[in-house]
Amino acid sequence: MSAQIKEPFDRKKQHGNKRLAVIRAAGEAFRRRGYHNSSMTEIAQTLGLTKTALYYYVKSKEEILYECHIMVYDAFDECLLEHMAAAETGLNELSIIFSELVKLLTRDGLSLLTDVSSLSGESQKDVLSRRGVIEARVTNIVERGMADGSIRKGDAQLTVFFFMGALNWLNAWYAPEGRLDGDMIAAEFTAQMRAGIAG
Amino acid sequence: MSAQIKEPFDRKKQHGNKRLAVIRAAGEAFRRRGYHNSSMTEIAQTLGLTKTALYYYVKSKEEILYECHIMVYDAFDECLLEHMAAAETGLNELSIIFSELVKLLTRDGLSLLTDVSSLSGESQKDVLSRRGVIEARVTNIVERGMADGSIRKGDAQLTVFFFMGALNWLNAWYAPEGRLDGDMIAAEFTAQMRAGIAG
DNA sequence: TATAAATTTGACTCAAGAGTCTAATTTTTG
DNA sequence: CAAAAATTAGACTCTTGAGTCAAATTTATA
Repeated sequence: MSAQIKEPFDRKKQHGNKRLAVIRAAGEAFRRRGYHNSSMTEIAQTLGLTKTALYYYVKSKEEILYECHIMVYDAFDECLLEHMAAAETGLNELSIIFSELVKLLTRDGLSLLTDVSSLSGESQKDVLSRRGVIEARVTNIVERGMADGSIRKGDAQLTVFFFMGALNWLNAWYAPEGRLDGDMIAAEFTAQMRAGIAG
Repeated sequence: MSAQIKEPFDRKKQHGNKRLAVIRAAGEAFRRRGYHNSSMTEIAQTLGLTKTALYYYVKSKEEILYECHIMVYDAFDECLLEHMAAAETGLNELSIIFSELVKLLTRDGLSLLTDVSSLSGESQKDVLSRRGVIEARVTNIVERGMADGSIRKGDAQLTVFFFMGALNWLNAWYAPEGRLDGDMIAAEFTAQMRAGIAG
């Protein structure tokens, strides 16, 4: 009887999990070789599947790209919500958040993709708007820091662009098996970001 | 008689100029919509030409992408050569160079593309090696700065990755007609970079 | 003006890859 | 076990866009 409820739930859950695995694998491929240099067939093979199987989990290749973007921004949002207003000064708040974001991006294959142009219409608008909202929130923190004196005065947006570049550039060089591990990168990056803007 | 020498020279020169215009226009398209979202036909139309005309100037689309990359790195090299060892401390030298690089990237449509994966074999190796050499040179300057005490000690490569991100991210947001002009960006970015690493 | 070189065009070929169809197989549930 | 749902596979279609070709036109040179 509990089965009547649990079973279909488990099915959906499994389906969801597999779908997630597909998106993850695709995201990793996109990050390494780029969206257009990764074919659905190749992505499927990575997972030991055939192309058609992929289409059982996703509607289109573009949907995968969309989900990849959204997934990261969801994680970003969560991170912001969790760590916002946890510190006294704007500078401290920003430091915590920045550090967490670096850790996020060096963990479990979440990566900030840059190919937004390959999304069409609504999706593209969506993603850009999500990015915009996040940037705006971060910019607010910076402005708060400028107000409370913890951050040197200047163009807040420009300040944000600078260190957001560091996050986005991570994709280009970071290798999970490389010399530098996530925590170390987070620590050094945060120190550099902090010193760069401290008031 | 002087014509016998000048004429063919002028022809080649004109051909070269047009070729350059093609690469510039394509580079701009690549920067805005990405390599794979820019068709040769569209690029040609931008210049008021037809596709075949393009192939009179370049061998292939990939060659254009290659040239775009090389062109920027040539400019980078020139910038490095011109401004290296012009300052006493590593920090000062780096500041000058960084500022010049920002100005370079906000000038005449030179932009740092990220799509290296769409280059095949040799070209890709070439471009990555060029990038590597430049990064290595910058890293050397940072190490010199760490040695002379002008730059805070730490992992030099990581330090470089951080602010190189700012340069690469420029493409994503910089708009020539926007609120922020090149000189202003260069000034603020350099200040932020400098404060971030000063010893 | 005549010949050769430079430059352009529109119509074509061709390959890659996204997405679909049909049918087979496996798993779940009553 | 039987019926329904979930999942997979291989062969197919169709579009997009890179690159080519043969011929036309323009420009330079003798």
